[in-house]
Amino acid sequence: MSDRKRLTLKDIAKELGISVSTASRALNSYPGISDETIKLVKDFAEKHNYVPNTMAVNFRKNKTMTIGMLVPELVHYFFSSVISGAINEAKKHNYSILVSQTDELLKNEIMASRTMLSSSVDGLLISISNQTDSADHLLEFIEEGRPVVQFDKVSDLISTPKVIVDDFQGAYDAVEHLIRQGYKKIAHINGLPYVKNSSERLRGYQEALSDHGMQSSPDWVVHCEEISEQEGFDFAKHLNSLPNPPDALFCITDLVAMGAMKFYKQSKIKIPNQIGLVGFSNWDMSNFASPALSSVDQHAFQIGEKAVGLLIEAIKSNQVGIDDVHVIKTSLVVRESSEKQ
Amino acid sequence: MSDRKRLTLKDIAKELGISVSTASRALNSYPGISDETIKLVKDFAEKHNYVPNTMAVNFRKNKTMTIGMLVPELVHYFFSSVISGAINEAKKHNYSILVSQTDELLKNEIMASRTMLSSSVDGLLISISNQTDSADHLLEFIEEGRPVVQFDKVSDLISTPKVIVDDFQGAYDAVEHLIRQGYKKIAHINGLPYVKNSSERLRGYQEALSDHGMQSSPDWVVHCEEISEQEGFDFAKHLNSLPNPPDALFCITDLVAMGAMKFYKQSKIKIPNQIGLVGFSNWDMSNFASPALSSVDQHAFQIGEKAVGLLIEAIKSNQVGIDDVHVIKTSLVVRESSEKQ
DNA sequence: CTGTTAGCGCTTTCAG
DNA sequence: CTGAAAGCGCTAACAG
Repeated sequence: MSDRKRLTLKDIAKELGISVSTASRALNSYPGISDETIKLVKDFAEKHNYVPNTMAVNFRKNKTMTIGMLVPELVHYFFSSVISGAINEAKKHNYSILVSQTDELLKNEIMASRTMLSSSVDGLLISISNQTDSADHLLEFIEEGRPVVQFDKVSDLISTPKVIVDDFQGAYDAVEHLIRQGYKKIAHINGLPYVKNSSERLRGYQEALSDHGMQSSPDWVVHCEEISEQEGFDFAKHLNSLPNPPDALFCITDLVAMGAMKFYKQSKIKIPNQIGLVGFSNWDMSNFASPALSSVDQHAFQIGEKAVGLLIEAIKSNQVGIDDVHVIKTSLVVRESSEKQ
Repeated sequence: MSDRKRLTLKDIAKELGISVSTASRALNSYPGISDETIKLVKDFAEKHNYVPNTMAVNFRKNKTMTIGMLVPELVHYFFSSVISGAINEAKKHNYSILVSQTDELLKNEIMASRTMLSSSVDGLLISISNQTDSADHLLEFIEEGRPVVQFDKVSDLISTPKVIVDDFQGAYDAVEHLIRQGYKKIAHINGLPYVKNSSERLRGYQEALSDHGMQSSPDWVVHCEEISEQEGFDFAKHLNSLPNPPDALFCITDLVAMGAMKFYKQSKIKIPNQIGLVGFSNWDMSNFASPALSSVDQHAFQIGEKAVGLLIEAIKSNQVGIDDVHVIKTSLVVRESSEKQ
C-alpha cells in the first residue's frame, strides 16, 4: 500500500540547487559549511519532514546502533529487570536493544547469537545458559570486532568485560544476619556445585559460619539440580528429618525458599521462630509471601545499566576482548521470615 | 580491533570466475541456475565461511526482518510473558524483536515509536500506555506502509489488527465461580472506569451477578486509580467496614487481590471461608500466596504469539490498516482463596 | 542458464 | 566553503 516515496538527500539537493554532499554535510553540521547553507538545508529538511534512511546510513557506516541481548529466560523477575535497566541505559545513548532467549539451551544460544551476529548488532550482551561449556559462538563476535559483555552467568572461556553479582558477599551477609538473629544451626540449600553462582554462595555461607566460630554439618548442605520450588520443599523436608535438624535455612534462590516455606507451613513449624529463612534474588513475590521472605537483592536493573554502559564504551572505543570484572554489591532485604520475635 | 575483512559476493565471484549476480542467485537458490554452479558456489561459501552482509541486504530490500515491540512496563509478569511468546513466534519466521518500554508515559511512547520507525523496523507491536489519547505516532507507521498490531491495551483511534484479552468473559467466569461456591455478597475492586479493560471486567462482574439473579450494591464496586497493592489493602478495609460487608471480592488484578489478602489476613478474617478472593492476570506469585490466589489467566504467551503472527502476515502481504479484533479467551485458575471448605 | 549493468541513499575522499 | 564522483554489498531488470 501507500509507501509515499520518502524524501532523499538527492531530492533536497536538487530542490535547493546544491550538491548531495553539501546537503549531507549541512544536515550533519560539518565544520566548513557556511551557516547560511546549514540553515537553508536544515530548514528545508525540517519543513519537508526529511528523515534519513537508516538502512542506508547503517550500510554506509557499518553500524546499526543496535545491541543484541541474550538471556536464558525472559519471563523471570531477575532477567526482565536486567533487560529493563539495559533498555533504559541504551536509550540514553541512542541504542536500541534486540532481545532473545535461549531457554537454557546451548543449541538455542548458538543459534540466537548467530542470528544477532548476522542481523548486525553492534555488540552483544549475554548471560549464558546453564549448558554453555564453550564460547566459540561468542568468539565469532570478537573476531568480527564486535564487543561482547557478559553478565550474571558468565563464561571464563572468553575474555570480555563481565558484570556479576557478588554472590559470595550476598551469601555471607545473609548467613551473618541469621547468626546475629541467634540461629545456631544454619543449613544451606545450594545449587549445582560447578555452577559459579552456586559455589560462590556456598563459599559465602561457609565463610560466614567459620568467621563466627560456627560449624556447618556436611548434612546441612544439599544441592538442587533444577533450582525448583519442589526441590526446596523436598530438601526442607529432608533436612527437617535429620536427627539434628537445622533451625535456619539459607536458600540459593527465593523460589527454593518458597518451596521450603511451603513445607514448614504445612508442617506447622513456625517461621521465623522455629526456623529462619532467607532466599536470594529478592523476587517481587517475596514481599507477598507470608511470612514475607528475607532475601538478597541483586540490583538487577543496575546490572543491566552497567552492562550496557560497558558495551557502548567498548563499541565506541572499538575495544574488544578486554577482560575486566565488575562486581555489583548485593543488599540484604530483611523481612519477617528471618526476624525472630 | 581485528575486523579481518569479510568475504563478499564479489570475492566469491572473482575467485570462482563467475559473475556477482550468478553467485548471488546460486546462494539464494534461484530457479534457473544449474545445480552445478549452485553446488560450486555454496560449497565455496560454506568452506570460506561466507556470511552475507545483512546491512547491505536490508538496504537493498528495504526490509530489516526486525519487529519493534513497545510495552508500558517490561518488568511485569504479563508483559514479559507476551514478549516471550512474541520472540519465540518471531524466531520461527526469522524475525528479530526490538524491545522498548514507555513507563506508561505517552511522551516516551511517542519517542520510542519514532526511534523504532527510524531504526526501520518492518512493523510494530504495541500495547499503549494509560496516558495514550492520540494515535498520531502510530499513524506514522501506517503512512509509511509499515503495519502495526496492537495488543492488550489498544487504541480505537487507529485501524490495526488487535489482540485482546476477553476481559468480559474472564470477569464473568470469575464471578460465576464465586457464586457457585456459595458466596452471596460479591464485591468488585475495579480500575478506572474509562479504561477499557476495567469497564469490561466490571461489565462481566455485573452480568454474571444479574444472570444469577443477584444484586450488586453500588457500595460494593470501588475504583482503583493506580491498581496498586496499597489500594487493594485500603479498599478491602473500606469494604469490610461497610454496614453490610461483602463475603467475596473479585479484584481487577492479582496485585490488588494480594493487597486485599494482606488486609484480611491481618484482620484474621479467614480466606476463603469468611471471604472469597479472585484476582485477574494469574501472576506467578499467585501460586505462592497463602492461601494460593484464584485468578483469571490471560494466556499472555499466546497473545504474543498471535500478535506476531498477525504482524508478520501483514508485513508479508503488505497490508496496513486492516482492523480486525482477535479475542483471546481467558481461563479461570481456581486455587485455595475461593474454594470454600 | 549466465553475465552486464544500474542503482538503492548515504558518506567521504579528492578537487577545486 | 562547495561540488563531483566513487563506492559500501547486494539484488534485479535486461540481454544474451
